Amino acid sequence: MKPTRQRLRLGELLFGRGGRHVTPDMLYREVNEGGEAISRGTVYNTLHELTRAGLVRQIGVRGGMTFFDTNPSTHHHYFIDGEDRLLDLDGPGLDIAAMPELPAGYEVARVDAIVHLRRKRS
Amino acid sequence: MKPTRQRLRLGELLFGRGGRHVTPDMLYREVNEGGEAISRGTVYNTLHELTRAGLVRQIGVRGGMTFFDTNPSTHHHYFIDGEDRLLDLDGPGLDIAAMPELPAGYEVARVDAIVHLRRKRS
DNA sequence: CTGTGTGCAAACTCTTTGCATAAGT
DNA sequence: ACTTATGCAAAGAGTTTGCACACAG
Repeated sequence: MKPTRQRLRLGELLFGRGGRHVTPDMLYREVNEGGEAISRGTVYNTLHELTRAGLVRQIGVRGGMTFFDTNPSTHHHYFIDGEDRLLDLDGPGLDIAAMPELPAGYEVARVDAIVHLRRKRS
Repeated sequence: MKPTRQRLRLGELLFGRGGRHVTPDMLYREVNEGGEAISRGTVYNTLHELTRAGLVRQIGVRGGMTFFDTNPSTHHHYFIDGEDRLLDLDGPGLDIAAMPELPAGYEVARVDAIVHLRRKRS
C-alpha cells in the first residue's frame, strides 16, 4: 500500500486527531474543503483498504448509514437517532454474556452492539 | 392505512408464514415472481409505513445492507458474513447490562446487537 | 366536488468497477 | 519494458420524492 498524496491526506484527517466516526460522505466533503481534490471513489476505496488492513472498522447503523470508526479495537457505540451522530461507548457497563446455541459449524467473528439514544422528553 | 391490493400481497408475504428477515430487494423480487407487479418504490414505502406502525423493525448491518424483521419485539440477531443471512438470536444468553454514563439529556431508545458469524475454519 | 391517501416513474444519492495512468523492478 | 498498484470517471445499485390518479365523504 503506497503512501500517495491522496492516502496521506485521508490518513491525516482520519488519524491526525484522535478517534473519529465518519461516513464516506463526511470524509469526502472534509477533504475537498482543504482544496485538495479527491474523488468519492478514492475515498471509498481507501476506506475499504484501511478496513481490510484492520486500521479502521466499518459500522452499520439502522437505516443504511455506514460509518467508519478509526478505533478498530473491541467496543460498542451509541447512536443518536435524528442527529446521525455515532459515539464510542467505552468502559465497562455493556456486558455481553456467552451466546446460546450457535448454528453448527459457525463461530463468532465479532459482536456489534449499538445503543440508540433519543433526546429525553421533558 | 388502506388495505389495497399491493399491501395485502406484501402483508401476506411478510406475515403469512412466521417471522422473516427480508431486504427490500428480496421482497421486491419475491412479489414479482408471483405475477403481481409492484414497483420498488411501493415496496420501500410500505416497509417504512409498517416500520412506523411498529409491525416491522429495521435492522442495519455492517456494509449498508438493510433488513426488515417481521418480529418487532426485543431480540438480537446473528448475521452470517459472506452469506448475507440474518437469523434471530432468541432465548436468553445475550445479556446486556446497564449502560454506563449516558450523555446527559438522552435516554435509551433501543439496543441493537448483531453477532457476526463466520464459517469455522476446519 | 373536494380532500385525503396511494402507487409508481423518475430523480437522486450512494457505492462499486473498469480502465487509463503512474510507480516500481 | 514489464508488472503491479492507484485514482477516478462512469456505471450500477439502492432509496426517496413529486405527482397523477383513485377513492371516500
